[in-house]
Amino acid sequence: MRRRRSLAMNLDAVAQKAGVSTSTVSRVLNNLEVVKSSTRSRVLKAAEELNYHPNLHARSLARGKSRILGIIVSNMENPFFLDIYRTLEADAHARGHEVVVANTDYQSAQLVASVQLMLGLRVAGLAVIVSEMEEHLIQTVANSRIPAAFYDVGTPQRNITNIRVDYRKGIKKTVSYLSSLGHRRMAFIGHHSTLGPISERRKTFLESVHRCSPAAEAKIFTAPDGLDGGRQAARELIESAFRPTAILCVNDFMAVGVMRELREEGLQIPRDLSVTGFDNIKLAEFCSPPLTTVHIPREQIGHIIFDNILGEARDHHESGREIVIDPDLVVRDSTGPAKT
Amino acid sequence: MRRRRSLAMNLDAVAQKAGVSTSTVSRVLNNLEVVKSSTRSRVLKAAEELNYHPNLHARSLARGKSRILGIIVSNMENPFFLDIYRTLEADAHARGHEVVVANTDYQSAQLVASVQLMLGLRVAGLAVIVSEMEEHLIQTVANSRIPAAFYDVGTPQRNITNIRVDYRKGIKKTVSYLSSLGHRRMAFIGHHSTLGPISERRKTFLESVHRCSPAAEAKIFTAPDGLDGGRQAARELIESAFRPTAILCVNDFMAVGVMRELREEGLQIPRDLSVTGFDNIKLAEFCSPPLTTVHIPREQIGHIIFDNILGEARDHHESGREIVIDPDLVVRDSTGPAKT
DNA sequence: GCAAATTCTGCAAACGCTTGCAGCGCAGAC
DNA sequence: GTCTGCGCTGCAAGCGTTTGCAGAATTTGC
Repeated sequence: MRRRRSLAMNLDAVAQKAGVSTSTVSRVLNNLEVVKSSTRSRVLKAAEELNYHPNLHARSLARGKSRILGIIVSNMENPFFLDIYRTLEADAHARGHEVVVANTDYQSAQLVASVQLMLGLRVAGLAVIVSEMEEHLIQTVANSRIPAAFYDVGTPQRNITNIRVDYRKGIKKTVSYLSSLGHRRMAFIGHHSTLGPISERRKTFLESVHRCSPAAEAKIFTAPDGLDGGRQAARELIESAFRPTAILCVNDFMAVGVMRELREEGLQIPRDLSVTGFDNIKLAEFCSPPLTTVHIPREQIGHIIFDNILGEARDHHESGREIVIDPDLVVRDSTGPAKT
Repeated sequence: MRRRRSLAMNLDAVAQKAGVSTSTVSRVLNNLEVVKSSTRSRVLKAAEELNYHPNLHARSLARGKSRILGIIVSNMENPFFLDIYRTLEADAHARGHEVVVANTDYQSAQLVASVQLMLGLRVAGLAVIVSEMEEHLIQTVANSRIPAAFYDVGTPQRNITNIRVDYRKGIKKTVSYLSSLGHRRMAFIGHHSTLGPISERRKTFLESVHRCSPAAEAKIFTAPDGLDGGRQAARELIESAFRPTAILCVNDFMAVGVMRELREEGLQIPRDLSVTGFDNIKLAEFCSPPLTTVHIPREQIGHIIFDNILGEARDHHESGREIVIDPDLVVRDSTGPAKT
């Protein structure tokens, strides 16, 4: 069957031009040090002149594996993800891997598509950093036998490593710190992910408040993730009857939105109201006032993930394992004594 | 030559299990409506049970083309890029394309690698959003015949569309606005990209200042891109002998860093000092005080790029073209009359 | 100067998929 | 009963690489 000859250059063209076989060209391009150097340079010259770029699809097909690290995140916009992503990318490049990212935008259809894509690409390793994931999908990844790491979702098994942050502790530390400042009415602002870690944070929040001071009041507000969402939640809070002296936000990004709205309302932070975030993104340090938040070591998490799927840790233990991270409270200027 | 049989499922396995040929399986999976429905469901069942995922490398190899949209950006961290990226991604998904992003981190070696990757992947279209690019590399892309769009770099040619923002106008608008507020000593804070658009902004800045008020003083400071860089540049500025009444920043991100440092120094914005940004990222509206900046319509840019490489615009004119965007000044609260 | 050892190079199969073409089975027409 | 037509399915080539193996070219040893 004769198909139209692709315009794109291929090994044959280079081989012909250099007067050698495709195998030789292949060996030159893969730096196999068995080719005579005169041949070698002839081939390189030909490749150069023809503007040849190896077809990576053909290559990974022939090799039977790729050197691609797949990353799935639910919201690239959030610097939290971005930081993990950057570490991962740096590690990957350092070890000669390519990186492919897929963004799910919190939509489960997109998550399915992303997983399909990664499995279809036969990635060498997969990092999944999303806020929720159906058990079924997790199993799909597990069955694929591709070394994977999940952040805050699922449970460890054969090829899957799990990284969890102990939100409970983070929230507890925050609440007890606020408590010690005299706060007795606190609000929690979360976003619309109802499953997984987020809801854990909410639940823990309520428990912690009640434990620290049984008489304290607590209430939860919800809005979409992001700056706008934070603002919107603050709006709702202001319009509600609840008058907290402190607001805990599910992440720093939302906290910035919250502070913006409070400022607009003429409220001073922390004089009138304390605000805390979660994650300790760079911005937390740069906003006004600098945000008290819970530090999550994103670089460390990135390294751990890489090590467990493509790095050295992978070699030591074949079966997946769980790694729990213990976060710390970072006190800055957005929190102060409760207004009496 | 017998190679180790891959663990991964393939068409053959599914075909065997369903008792049909691989061609039939392929047709089912590609939704070619020629397969008898009883066969069809048998195949689907088999694929499901075997947890089969088509090998995308083999697929694009066989098809001779991919449906991948490649995107290269120099700094994912900057919301400016992120916004374009998101629009592009949405458009791509809407038309059934996959997306692959590569991040260059402002490093030219990474840029080369990214271009190699994209060409190797035989992407269907390529969007390049970086702050500088060697002519040689641009030619490589041009020679590849892959429909591409460059943002703010290079010149249009056969398969390449060019999108430019008229920085000159943006800067002029900003400077003349500040001038009208009485500012006569202005500083410009840029980052380390010395070529291309950035340096255009710097040059234009100097020209504009001198045109608006010939007696005015202008000075330029430089630091790495990002929040920290802004802060660092502000630090230098403060320590220098130059005492501007207004600071223009090359982008909003750096402006936020600048404002942070000024605040720390006890300076009030805009009472003591006016600050402007560039891009009008979301954050500009949420920082304190909200930032006066130049709006660049990133969604529009994203759509234009997509249309020109994979969308309808592509069909109309085969040769590349140049599109210039005219930015507008957005006045918020970070600017005010010059301190006398 | 010749055989043996050592480089180097080419052949051809395999990777997993798509797809033009041919062929099978079966319905209806004659 | 034969023929035509049609709906489905299978065959096999081809996409651009990699790579084990064997053979060609070159060097070495004596």
